[in-house]
Amino acid sequence: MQQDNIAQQNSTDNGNQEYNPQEIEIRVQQTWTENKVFKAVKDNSREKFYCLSMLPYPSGRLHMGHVRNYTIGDVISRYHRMNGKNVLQPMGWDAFGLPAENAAIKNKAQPSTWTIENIAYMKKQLQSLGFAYDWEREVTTCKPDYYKWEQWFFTKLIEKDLAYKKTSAVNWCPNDETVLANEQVHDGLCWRCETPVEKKEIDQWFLRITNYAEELLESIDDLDGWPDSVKTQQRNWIGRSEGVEMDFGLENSDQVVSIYTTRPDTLMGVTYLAVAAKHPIAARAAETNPELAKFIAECNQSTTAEADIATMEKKGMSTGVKAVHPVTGELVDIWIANFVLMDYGSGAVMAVPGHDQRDWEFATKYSIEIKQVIQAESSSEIECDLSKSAFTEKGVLINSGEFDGLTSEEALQAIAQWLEDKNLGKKQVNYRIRDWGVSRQRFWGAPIPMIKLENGKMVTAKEFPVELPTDLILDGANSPLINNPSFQDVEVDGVPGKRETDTFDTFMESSWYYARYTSPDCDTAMLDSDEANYWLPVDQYIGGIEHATMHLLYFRFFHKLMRDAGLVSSDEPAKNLLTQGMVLSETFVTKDKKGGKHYHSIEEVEVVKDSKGKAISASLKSTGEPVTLAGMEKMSKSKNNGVDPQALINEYGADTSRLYTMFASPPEQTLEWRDDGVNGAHKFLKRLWKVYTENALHDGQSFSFDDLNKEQKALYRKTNETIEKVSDDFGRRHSFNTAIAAIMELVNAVIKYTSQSDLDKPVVKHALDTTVLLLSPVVPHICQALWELAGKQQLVVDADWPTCDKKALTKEEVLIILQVNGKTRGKIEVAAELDKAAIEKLALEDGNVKKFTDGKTVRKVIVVPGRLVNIVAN
RNA sequence: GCGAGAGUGGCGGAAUUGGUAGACGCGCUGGAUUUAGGUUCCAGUGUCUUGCGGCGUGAGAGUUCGAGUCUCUCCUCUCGCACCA
Repeated sequence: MQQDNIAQQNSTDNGNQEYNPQEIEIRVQQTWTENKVFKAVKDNSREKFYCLSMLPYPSGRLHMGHVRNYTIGDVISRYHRMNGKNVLQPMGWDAFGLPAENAAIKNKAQPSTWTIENIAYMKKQLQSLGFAYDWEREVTTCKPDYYKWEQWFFTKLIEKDLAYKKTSAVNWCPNDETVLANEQVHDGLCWRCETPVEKKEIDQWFLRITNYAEELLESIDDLDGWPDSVKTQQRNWIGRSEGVEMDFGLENSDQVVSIYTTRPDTLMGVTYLAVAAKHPIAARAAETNPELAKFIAECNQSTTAEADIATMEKKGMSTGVKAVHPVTGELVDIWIANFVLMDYGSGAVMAVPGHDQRDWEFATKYSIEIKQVIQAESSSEIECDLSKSAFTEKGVLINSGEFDGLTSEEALQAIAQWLEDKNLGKKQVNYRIRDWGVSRQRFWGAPIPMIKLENGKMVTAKEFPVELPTDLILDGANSPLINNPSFQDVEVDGVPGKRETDTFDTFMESSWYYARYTSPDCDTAMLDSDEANYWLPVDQYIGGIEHATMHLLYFRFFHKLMRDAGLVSSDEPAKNLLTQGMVLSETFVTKDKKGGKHYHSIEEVEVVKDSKGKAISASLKSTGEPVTLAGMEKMSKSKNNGVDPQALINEYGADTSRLYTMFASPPEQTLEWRDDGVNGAHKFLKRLWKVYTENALHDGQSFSFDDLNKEQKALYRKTNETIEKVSDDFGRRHSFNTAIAAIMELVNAVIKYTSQSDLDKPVVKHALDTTVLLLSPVVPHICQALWELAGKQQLVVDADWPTCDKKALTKEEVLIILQVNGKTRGKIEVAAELDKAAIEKLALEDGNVKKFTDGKTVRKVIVVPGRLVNIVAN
């Protein structure tokens, strides 16, 4: 019998065209552009699908994180489009921010020029990757027609008292006399002049996100399509707690210190109070105590970053002022502690060293009394030893006077009630989340539309945009808006005033861009509500896991603000969220004489690898200086470890880049970038091209399942199993790597398929056409090109998603695994409809099973139909 | 420090509901073909014994007929911590 291996048929009549990605991709992209294939139009008769990827900061070039993020979004978009949805997939630019200022200072140019040039370059890169964006909806946040609505909205929030001004701490460089971002502080020093950074309180604008804390917390339960890890992080970030707010009086004074505690049951264990260095009591005590003043100054020499504060050495000093315990009347010392922050609550805490580990450490360090007031509920539990650590569990009260014998839970209520009755305190729900500070002492941002009049009144701007001048040069650390009369000086109803020179936090722009995409050109309102309510909420949002709390919380908050302003009708901005993992890559570091770190890109470094391909050492190509391999870190500009996707696109084309990115790891996991493997993806596309052009360019005639022989049925079944697997992986699981693996298996099955009869041709073509359709969301260019070669008029992107022929899935025989004591000892093929008893009988008769049960007593047989038999014997 | 994840061959990863650990791919080894062009194809590839079989999913314990998967303790790495975006 003549048996041809299909892959070796090498029929030159059809297969003479080579896979040429560069030529194909440009041509296919032109077809899409010319036919406006991705233009999204509202159509109430069709089900919509809004697929949104987090918009990029225009840093200059795309990085692999972008490629990964946008490929995921594109695959999901194209999948839903082929399933009949009216898909919107927009793209835009988060165009304000700090890097533009740094570049501007360095180049003595304007941030706008740098930003606009970067956008132009990166847009070309995105287009070369073939993403199905409706570019007519492009949004650029630094353009006045965008931020004017943000300014307008802010004034509405002022009117509703949802925005307000208060003082708050910033990082201050006393040498440059400028405010520093946390990123501009390195080891507590200014990154420019290495002066120790201080905290400074300045007036800033805030949004009352705390007013929405309860709703933001409660509606997390409605976010079924969000990952649990993000929801947990948001719950913890909001940090709802129930406790008691109470006052401690000062000795010989009618003044009080207010504190909040979630553990009023430990109230009798209070042996001191701790206040922030900025607390009024601290300031007053320091007036007559120079040592204390020195300590307060020292406390101010730190950054505002919580991680810094939490990890620094806990230090304190007694103020000498005493507070009166509200229950016992005993006097307790008031200490200043460097870890208590004025921005949190009242800036003072009660300390219970017996039952709080941080208080215990502080008390031990400064020899303050440690008092036990809680003990374990039953004697069987581990005894506490307060000389070793605090006892932080709940239990039963002791040494607590009238409250002795109560459990912690009972005491929480009893003591709270006692304080309320005596008017010394009240039950209070508190949140860890703080109001959102939106002021930035920066130039390259949207101006905050507020005006301070000469008469002292603060008023909102009435005309928008309050335009940011684009002809100013940054020449130093501070914003050129300051002391700039042409920007600042303004008259309101005949009263002269000065504009606010602070600009908005860039998280403001990224909190509502998704809504603006629905009506990007609307010049009469922030949003066209008809458009917004058709497209919103976002059906699938995709972005980096690093945004789990801040951006994704502001995004939800802003949606609720817009809802309450009547702009949108939904309660939440996004139904489903996919948080892609970081793209990490190797970081290369050298240190200068001062110990300063310098990061080098992989191009600058020569890496020496061992025989297994593992990097063992490295040196600078230019100087030969040894380089430290600092391990895998998030790709970032500051770490100089970004892998340039452009090189990949130039060499292999967009489809290979897309395929490799999706195949390399599951989307939610971190991706450790390695160049190995890209060629494997390319090889697969070449094989697909070859096998398709050689076997699928004919008109496939229809066939009936019942007429197929065993091999044909097997291939047809495999094709249908792949349809089912890939549909589930794309649509439900978002597991793109396994979907691609399944398609590769199908292609391998076709290549290995041995042709025997005339009926093979259509079955093989069906498998290959299906492959092209299933793969088209990932590698749309090659699939379109093959589709054209097969003579199809319709674009692949408009083709229907293949449906699974359920009839083909039924199997007559199933594989049963035979285990003895949990170890696999054999496999049998049995008829699918066989019952448990019959399977058990067959299992016990199996030769190898007999060998392992020989001389033993069968104690139990577990039969899992369709899967396995486990025989327990000893 | 606090909050959230992750850990499986030489490497990226698969195992969806507790049921054959290592799919798919990279790399490597051997062979064939072509002899230039990221060649292509075939075979092998967890590990120790190199037959039978034993051991294997960061470490240790537990639940179960059966654990990569569930529970507890610990270790390591990654992300976030409010002015990088």
